Amino acid sequence: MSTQARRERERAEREQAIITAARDLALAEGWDAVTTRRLAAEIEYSQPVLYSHFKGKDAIMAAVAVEGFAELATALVSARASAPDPRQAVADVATAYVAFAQQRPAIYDAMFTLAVDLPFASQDVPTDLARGFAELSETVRPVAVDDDLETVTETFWAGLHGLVTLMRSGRLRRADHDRRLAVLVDRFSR
Amino acid sequence: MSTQARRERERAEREQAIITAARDLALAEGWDAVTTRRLAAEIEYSQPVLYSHFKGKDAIMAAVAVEGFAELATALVSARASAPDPRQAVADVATAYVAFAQQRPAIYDAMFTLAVDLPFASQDVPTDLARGFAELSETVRPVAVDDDLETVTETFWAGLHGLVTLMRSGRLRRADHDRRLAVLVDRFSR
DNA sequence: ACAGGAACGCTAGCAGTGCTAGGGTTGCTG
DNA sequence: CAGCAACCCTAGCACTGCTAGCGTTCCTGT
Repeated sequence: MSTQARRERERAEREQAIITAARDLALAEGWDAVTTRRLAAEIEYSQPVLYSHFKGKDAIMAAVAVEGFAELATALVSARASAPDPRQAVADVATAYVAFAQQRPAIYDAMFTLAVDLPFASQDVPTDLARGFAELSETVRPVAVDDDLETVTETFWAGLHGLVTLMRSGRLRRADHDRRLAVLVDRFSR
Repeated sequence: MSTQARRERERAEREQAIITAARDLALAEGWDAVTTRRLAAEIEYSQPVLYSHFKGKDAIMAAVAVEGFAELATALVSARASAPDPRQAVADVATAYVAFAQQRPAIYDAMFTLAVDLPFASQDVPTDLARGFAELSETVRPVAVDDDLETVTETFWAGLHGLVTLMRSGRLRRADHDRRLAVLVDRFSR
């Protein structure tokens, strides 16, 4: 009974170690550097151990993405909470969103670019993703009275996501980043 | 002299065959299905021939992307030209952009999601990419009097790109696609 | 017309990928 | 303490992008 509890705990710790190793490696050297062999070496176990925790490499990336959704949601909540007024909240939340994506590009990729269908198969992703979306929604609510809230939120979100991804692929002039963000915020908070 | 001309022509034809094969295969089965071996089989040559035309698989994808930029630019030009008035032009160009991305998802990926840095190293990509961007710019110009034109264009483009990519990864409700597009157009053509 | 040479495309193979089958070794259980 | 079950590792598969080296073919200059 007690030994079984310890085993389960150790197993959970090892699973977390895998996720953390994948996350750190991806942040440091990009997802291409995250191979199952390197991951196994990092946690000091053999490759097949990974597959006793996750269905495959995609599932590991999905797990990293799940953590990312939670982090993003928290960042958005904090940004809105500390904003002086609803209009400024839109700008602050937008800045927080973009900052998250720029500081953790690999994780943002796992969340939105890669691992397309896996997250939605899982159960807890919708929770944290919904938390983030809800926060965006509440931020936009005061300034989007005429249009449907969910639709406006989705469109605003798409604007942020587009700025982030086009920036990252070098399609936009790096210097004018703040001005573009200001334009987006302005168009959605008039 | 003549035989050399024929050889160069045949070589150019084979190069185009590689690009076309990659494009068709990517459209039909996605980029994962585009392997150098399958590509070689498709053009009825051996693998190493590919490397006498392109530096690697990435370069082949980049070549497909280049064709994509030209197509997209043409589609946008046509959409704007047939619009009755400047305000409707914004909506029509936006629709054309999204339609292009949805009808050729693999090519859109090659243009914007994958092959991050390669296109900009080449010479002719900026040309066709700039054509498309200029068309977007001219479309937005009449309705963006107060803000800096290039900044507004980039931001509008980011909105379109975000809608396309989030849609494709299943993050947005498929049904409300037109409403989101309408919101975006409205916010940028007031 | 013919020998010499160079361009050309093939076969075979390398290092690395994600993933899996099978067997031992370990450590818990009755 | 014997027996069993859980566990994890070694070895290997099929596949990837890419390359070295050879053999053939075809054009060239005499």
